[in-house]
Amino acid sequence: MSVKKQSRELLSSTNASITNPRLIVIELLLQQAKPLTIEQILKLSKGKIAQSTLYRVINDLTQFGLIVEFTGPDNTIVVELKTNSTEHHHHIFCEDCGEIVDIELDTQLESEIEKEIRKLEAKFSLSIHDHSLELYGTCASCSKNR
Amino acid sequence: MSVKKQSRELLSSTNASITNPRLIVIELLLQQAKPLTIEQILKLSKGKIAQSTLYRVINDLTQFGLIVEFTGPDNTIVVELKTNSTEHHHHIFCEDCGEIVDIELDTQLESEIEKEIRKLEAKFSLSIHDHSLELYGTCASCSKNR
DNA sequence: ATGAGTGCAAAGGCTTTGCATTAGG
DNA sequence: CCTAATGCAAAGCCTTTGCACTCAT
Repeated sequence: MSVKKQSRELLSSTNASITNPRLIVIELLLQQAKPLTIEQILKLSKGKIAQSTLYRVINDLTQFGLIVEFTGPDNTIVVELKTNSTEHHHHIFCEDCGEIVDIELDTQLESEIEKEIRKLEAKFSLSIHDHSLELYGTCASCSKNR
Repeated sequence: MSVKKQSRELLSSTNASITNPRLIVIELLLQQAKPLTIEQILKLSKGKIAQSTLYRVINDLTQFGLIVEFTGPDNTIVVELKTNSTEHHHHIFCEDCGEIVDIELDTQLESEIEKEIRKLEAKFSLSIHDHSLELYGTCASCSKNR
């Protein structure tokens, strides 16, 4: 299915109005298939979205449950499509080019982490709702270009 | 040993000049024994450090290798003392009160994570220099006060 | 038609910078 | 002493907000 159509469907699945800025953001996330920063989205959308609108769209899409927001290193807002497949978002941040890559952890490790979290909850009587493993390093292409 | 003395020793161990703002920041981190945000440090230092100085001090101490900086949720700069004991900093962020707590992971889990990282490096031919597991939830005291 | 969504420009908050002053070694 | 570090105020970013206009339904 085309990215345009897919984007429209995702947006339709919520009760939100279907507007261009919203479609564009989802399209970009689908096309790029990786988390994007505000800056990247603005660049990629080449003037088709006003900055202020972008911030509002990101807010809206987050509320609609279509994307998730998080903070990258150097305090940048990063957004990515919320896929039902992976509930936890783990990322690799390239320290050279700033690219962010999604990773899926080995299921066994994931459950080890879950187990440890349950232990921590019991030990300190707190409750953990979410977790994220973040890796910092050099991505494949930057490693090559050295 | 007193916090004041300990702070002075830490700073002396680098070749940096020993100034009041620097000492105060280290003292606070020692006293509080947990990561602190800029805001918290400013509050705790009650006007004894100018904001601009604090940013510079944090930068300096990071360069001297005495503290590490990272970004909390809601884009806040957080700093914590760099202890030789734990090379990886894992944290729990309380979604209610904003408190940040340091946690140490089970060594076995830590080595599982390491193993997985080595696998990822091989699989995608990239290199990971650091990692951090971040937990989001409700801290003990906030859980209680509900 | 009418309220939600948008764009522009201005305001806001946090962080950095310039410069004169202070203080550390 | 003499340079590094500090404090203050101004400048710079990124993000949010106000308001008039446009567009989706």
